[in-house]
Amino acid sequence: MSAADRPVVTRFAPSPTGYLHIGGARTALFNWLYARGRGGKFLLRIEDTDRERYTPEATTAILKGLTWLGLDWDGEVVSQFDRRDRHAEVAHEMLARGTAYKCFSTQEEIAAFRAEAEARGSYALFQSPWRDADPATYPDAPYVIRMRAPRSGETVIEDAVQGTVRFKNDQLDDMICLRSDGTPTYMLAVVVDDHDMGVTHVIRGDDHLNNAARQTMIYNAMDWQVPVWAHIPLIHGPDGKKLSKRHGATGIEEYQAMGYPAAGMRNYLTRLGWAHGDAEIFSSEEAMKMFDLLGIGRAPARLDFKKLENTCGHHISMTSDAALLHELQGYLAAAGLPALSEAQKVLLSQAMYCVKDRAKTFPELIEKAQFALVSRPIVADAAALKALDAVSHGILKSLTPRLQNASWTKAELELILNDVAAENGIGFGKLAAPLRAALAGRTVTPSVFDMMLVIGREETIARLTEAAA
RNA sequence: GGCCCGUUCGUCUAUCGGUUAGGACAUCUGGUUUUCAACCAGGCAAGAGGGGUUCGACUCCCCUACGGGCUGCCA
Repeated sequence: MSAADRPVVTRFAPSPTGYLHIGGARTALFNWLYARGRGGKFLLRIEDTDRERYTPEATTAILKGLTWLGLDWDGEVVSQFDRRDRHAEVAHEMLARGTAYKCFSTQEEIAAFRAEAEARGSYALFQSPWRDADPATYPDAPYVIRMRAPRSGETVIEDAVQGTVRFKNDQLDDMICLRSDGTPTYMLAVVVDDHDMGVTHVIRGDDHLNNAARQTMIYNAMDWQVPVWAHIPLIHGPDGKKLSKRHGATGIEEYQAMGYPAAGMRNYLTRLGWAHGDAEIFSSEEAMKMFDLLGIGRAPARLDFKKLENTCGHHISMTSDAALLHELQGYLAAAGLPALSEAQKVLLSQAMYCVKDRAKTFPELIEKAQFALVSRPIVADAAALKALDAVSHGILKSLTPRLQNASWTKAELELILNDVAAENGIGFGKLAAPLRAALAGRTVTPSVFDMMLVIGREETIARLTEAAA
């Protein structure tokens, strides 16, 4: 049974660098989608073998990022560092099998070898003199365990995204599996962990494509089943260059702080470098059904904030009012903004229906809902001030008594306002401007009827009266 | 230097030898409207370059250019 036929197990294996990179987030998303869409498992492993760089906070940041994105993993988070004994055990088993050997060459010797090769203008791979040495000649000195890699023939990778990729074995050296201090190298640790965790599909950045060949050698050395490889292209910045700090937001938490909804983020990231016909806007459930490895593109994709915003706009209008209110509070916290008061929560949920169709991000949503959140006195901006001239003062004054006894429905309000406009010989548009100014202190707002409905009769009359004074 | 990967509208992409090269975002024009957003109609816009193979190439092969990755006792 090949790896492709086993129940799907995918994994995301970031190294803890301090935050969840947007590219890593997409890799995690692809793994999650693939597993979830097939009733499989999605595992999480932290590649924390480099103790010099490791901090617990870095792991926390990754978990937080994944959680925010809604990517839930199965089982406990695996620490690669915690499994170092097992890695060493496998290295020694390779030794016993003869697929690895002890190498006593010092780092100085290796450096000298490279320097010499470079001086000759060549770039020869290091060839350990200990590969075929007689154990009787072993010195009493520290050693590393190296893979006894085949020197002829080729190693073939069947990649679900990149196709068949062939590597000449003489291009691959005897990689170190266990360091002289007994700790595993990345190359060994990944293979051992993926095997032990039962990973069937390795979906990761294509910066690992070359590594797949070396890792295949380790699988073979242990007679383990090679997983299905899927090396996906990295994400680039808007200028086509590798995404880096200078492009702005690289960490997923920055996107949360900018107010993008997680569902929109998932949708956008899924479509970035993957396609399924003309499907553009979809839920994660739909994405799980559609997602496959064949739809992944082979070229690096660029981040496009306009499209991100557009996608997020669709999702905000698709989300329920309650869910939006909840997620919006998470945004406020992430952005370091003051939390909503209980009264504001009520007002916001009442206003939600008329603002969510016109917002692409949470800050925009709040901005559009300002009319409901502010309290009197309403401060008018320059444009609003202009709309509130002497003539409109009079109209506003004549309007308030008629609102006093009106039934507070859109239909009746519409009737009254159109009436008033007609009486004053102006179009409704001309009346709407000062109404907006009085009600919201600005001229760009949701519909005047919606605003009146949301804030209620008393508040409406109070604001109109205040503005006309 | 060696090895490996990539290259369709400005951007994300569809096409899996035969299409007026399709969709989405962006942009432009018009319409609708109560401002904005939304919405509707329409426009602009693409196969890196050069060789092959083929009756026929965006699609298959080779070369070049450009971009990226690996080449660590980093991951």
